Amino acid sequence: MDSAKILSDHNIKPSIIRVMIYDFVKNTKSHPTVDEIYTHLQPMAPTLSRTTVYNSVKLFASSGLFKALSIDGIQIRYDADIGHHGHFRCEECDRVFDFKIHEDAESGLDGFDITKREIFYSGSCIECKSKN
Amino acid sequence: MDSAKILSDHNIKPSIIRVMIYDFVKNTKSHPTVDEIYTHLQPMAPTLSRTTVYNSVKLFASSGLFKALSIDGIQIRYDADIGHHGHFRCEECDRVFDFKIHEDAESGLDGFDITKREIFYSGSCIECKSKN
DNA sequence: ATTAAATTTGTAATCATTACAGAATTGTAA
DNA sequence: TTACAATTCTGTAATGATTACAAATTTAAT
Repeated sequence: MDSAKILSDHNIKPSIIRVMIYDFVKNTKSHPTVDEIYTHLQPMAPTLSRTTVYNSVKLFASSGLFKALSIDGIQIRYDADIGHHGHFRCEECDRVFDFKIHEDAESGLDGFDITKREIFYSGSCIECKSKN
Repeated sequence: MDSAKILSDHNIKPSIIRVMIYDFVKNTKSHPTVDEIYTHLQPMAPTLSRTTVYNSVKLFASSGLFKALSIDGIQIRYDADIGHHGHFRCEECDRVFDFKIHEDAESGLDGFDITKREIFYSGSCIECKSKN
């Protein structure tokens, strides 16, 4: 669907920069950080401010368009895939992989209202593991 | 088991302060932050430095005695329970609850070497939910 | 007791993120 | 078009957790 329309549907005015930020995160599988978003878009939008990127991703996250991930515990990453899934970070090649979480994966939260789920594993991916 | 012996068994010299830090985290269910550890121990050890707390918890984590948790994305919390389990943070009362993760909860990581797992949910706990 | 090694401490630096206020842009009505 | 208000964008300064580092202290062994 048209990104501008998606933003509008969430009561966010689809300014050019907002659409650029939304599109980049949506089309980037690595779940970019604010810095990566800024570095990628800055050549196309020379006056872009880091603060604008921070503001936009926060706005998208609070509207449910993005999920905020603290995958490495250093910088927050943003994911336009809202569905329930896990993230695996390879500590050798630094890539991030998505993986599936089964239904009823947990117990002990009966009666709790779960609004946010974050699942983060790390180690060595299959490629890096076979190199060693 | 004796905390000093546990540290020794992991090739960590059991200094008084290290044992105090280890004991406090082990006996505190809330998975304290460095600041909470420091604030709690400082009256008993007036010369304690925050840096020492940082050094010690990092040492314990790298030795496999603690797990580092980025539950709220702001401060790192430390957990002396090494077993695989999840953490739920209630956004109303700010408490952290442990919960069980089933075996084979995920798929898509065949052949990967998983060395660290972090599972973090948030929302409203059963008590806060019933208050509303 | 002396000396070397390890630990502890305190200050200064780092770095991601946020606060904030002014500048620029957009939308609307005459 | 012009004027005006509302929103968005920008840049600098502040915040706050964590780390770097070197000096001070403690520990261990001879």
